[in-house]
Amino acid sequence: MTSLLAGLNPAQLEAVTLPRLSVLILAGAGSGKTRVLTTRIAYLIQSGQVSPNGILAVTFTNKAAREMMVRIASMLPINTRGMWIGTFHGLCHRMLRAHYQHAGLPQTFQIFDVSDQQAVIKRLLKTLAVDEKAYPPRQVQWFINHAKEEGLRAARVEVHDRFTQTMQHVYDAYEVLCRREGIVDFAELLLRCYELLAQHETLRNHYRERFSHILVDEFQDTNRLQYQWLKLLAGMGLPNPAAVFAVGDDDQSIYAFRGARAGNMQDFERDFAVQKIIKLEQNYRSHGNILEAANALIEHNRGRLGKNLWTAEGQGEPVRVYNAMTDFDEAAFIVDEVKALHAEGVALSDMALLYRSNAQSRVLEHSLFNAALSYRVYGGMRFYERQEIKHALAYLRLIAHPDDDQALLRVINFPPRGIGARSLEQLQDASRLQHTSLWATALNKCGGEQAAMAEQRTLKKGLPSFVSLILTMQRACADLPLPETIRHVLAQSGLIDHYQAEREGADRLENLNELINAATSFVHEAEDDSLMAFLSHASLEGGEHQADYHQDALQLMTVHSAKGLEFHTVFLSGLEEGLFPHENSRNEANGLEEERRLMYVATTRARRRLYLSFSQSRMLHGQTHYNVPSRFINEIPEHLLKWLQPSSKGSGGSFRWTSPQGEFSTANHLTNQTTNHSMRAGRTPADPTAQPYAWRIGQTVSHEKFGTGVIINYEGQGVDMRVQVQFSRAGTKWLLLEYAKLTPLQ
DNA sequence: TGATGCTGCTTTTTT
DNA sequence: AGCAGCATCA
Repeated sequence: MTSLLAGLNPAQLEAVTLPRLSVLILAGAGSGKTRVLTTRIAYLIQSGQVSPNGILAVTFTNKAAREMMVRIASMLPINTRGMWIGTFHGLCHRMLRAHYQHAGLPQTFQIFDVSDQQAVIKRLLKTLAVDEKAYPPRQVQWFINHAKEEGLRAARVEVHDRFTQTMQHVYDAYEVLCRREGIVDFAELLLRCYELLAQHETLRNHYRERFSHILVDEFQDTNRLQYQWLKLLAGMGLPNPAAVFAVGDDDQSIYAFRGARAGNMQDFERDFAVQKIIKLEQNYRSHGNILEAANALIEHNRGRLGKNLWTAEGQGEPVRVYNAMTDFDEAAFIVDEVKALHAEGVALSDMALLYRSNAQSRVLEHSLFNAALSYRVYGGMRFYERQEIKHALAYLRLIAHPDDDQALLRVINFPPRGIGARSLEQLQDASRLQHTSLWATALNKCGGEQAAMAEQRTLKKGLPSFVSLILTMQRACADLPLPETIRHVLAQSGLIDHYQAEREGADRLENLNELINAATSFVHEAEDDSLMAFLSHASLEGGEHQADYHQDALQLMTVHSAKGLEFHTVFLSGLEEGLFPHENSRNEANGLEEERRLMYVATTRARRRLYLSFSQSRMLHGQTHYNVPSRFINEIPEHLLKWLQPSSKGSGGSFRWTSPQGEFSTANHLTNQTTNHSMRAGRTPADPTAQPYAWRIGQTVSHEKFGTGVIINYEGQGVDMRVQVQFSRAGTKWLLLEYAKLTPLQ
């Protein structure tokens, strides 16, 4: 026991050893959150308060769940495999499989990922003759998922107008279709499980009694439905509720856009009669200056639960700020610094380039490539999302559950076997009339004679050959182990032949091989090694983003995907108004605060060194934008920053300016600025709407005599300040701001 | 059925 | 600018 608790700080120790009550743990970035969570579980088990069966721990990502299992296994001599540790979706899935009858699902129900769902919706819109222009599939998908996350079935959706009426109609039809085809989408996993517990008292009581301790990671990311699910499972308000150990950080809530409600933390406090809130504020990750910067920044947000990170270590280095001329220039700067740090011994993989939006990676990648620095970009296509894998899985799905129309449509003519649009349409019409699945219809159509002929290879093409193919596969694979099944399917379906014939099919073939490997390790690791289980696994776990992560490579990713990670050095690029905070966040409720939390997350990723950079101009959507530095830079106290001057060496010819100012004003104009931060060195005003007085590079202006133009440079201070303006008609002029009577436009 | 060209979109993302 | 998805043509 002592060894388990050794090395915990007082707050951590208190959290780990709390009595059996619901508590809220406010765990700051880098405060040892996962350690507390796992040690708590180990402590509860080791002290005999609960058996491993009595614990349910829920996370958001498979990665987090896996890490939790590994760490618990390292602390206790128990097998964590059977424990209820998993993602919301994974645990719900487990319950639904166990009680599929009560949940009203076929035993072979399939899980659809986002792209499957999208395809189903498109198909549906076509059958319902709904205009895809007026009702974009994406939006329909959002509507349905959003409704489900609010716990609303189609019948209970509020209808205000024609639009919502159609949406509701589509949602309703979607539900019918899913029921008929035995499809469960991600949101459905949660909603169906919630309903299962809500409607079956015996089951509910069973789980209530079983799980005396429920632990929730990243509580600030829970949505309404997840919160309700937890309440139900914990038996809140009943005589003997489970103790819920909720760990979260309201300052790191960055997923409101997808339904996360940080407000669940406050609700939790009230609903679960929380008597104890423990704050984990000691940070074991970053040096002082970085933490101070993060603290100062997040203080600009309102309604926080309140938390201040501190470290027992030193102040460390100042936060470096770089003002680039162009996005190109910014990338060049980062490359130089990365090279220097790498030469000093910092591993490339211990450095990260973070950005707000994926589009920004292009320029960075370009420069890194030219500099021959190896890098890895996170995000993008995942393993089980690749088309060749999806095709293979569709065949496997048909073996397990042939009534899966979506799977059938995907591969009925892939590889091409002469089933064109017309025969497909015939099939679909027939299936609609008979109210049966496409497979049943097809089977009906080519029963007996034709299929027999096809099986004897008399028919090499057309529907009968497809039907016989699937039938043969089903028979052949009945007794094969999973990897062999896949090998068989890949060969018999013609996928291998098809990609072999394709000029650039080598990668795809490799991935298909990888699928067999994945199945092999799945069979070794999973309790249930059936085909069904493997298909669920593939849906619930998208697989790695990219392979070869052993290589020492620089890490490129969005700030969102950096959450939970840490690096020796972090480069945060594109710190410009409109980009970070993002333009679109202006129209969103509390959008700016979420952006600030995002910035907070980014800042707290760095252990030793943090770079913030912004650029005067940037290519975006094919157009050059002139942006003002992000207000977030201003929100960090000056004494923590070190402004780096652009060097004049290198990149010959490109002109750079010597002042670290992104925006400039004449002295008397500066007095209009409101916050003290914006006064210093004439940097960005905190409020960019104070435009009339705050000139900037890229500003469109109008002049009495010369017409309209754009400010492209400036020099001097106060009354001597001159700006260079490029007029559309009159050419380029230097003008004294004091006398020129320029009017800002836009 | 495949190749080619056009249109439209473009914050963030896990399951 | 760059890309994906779609429609049209050979």
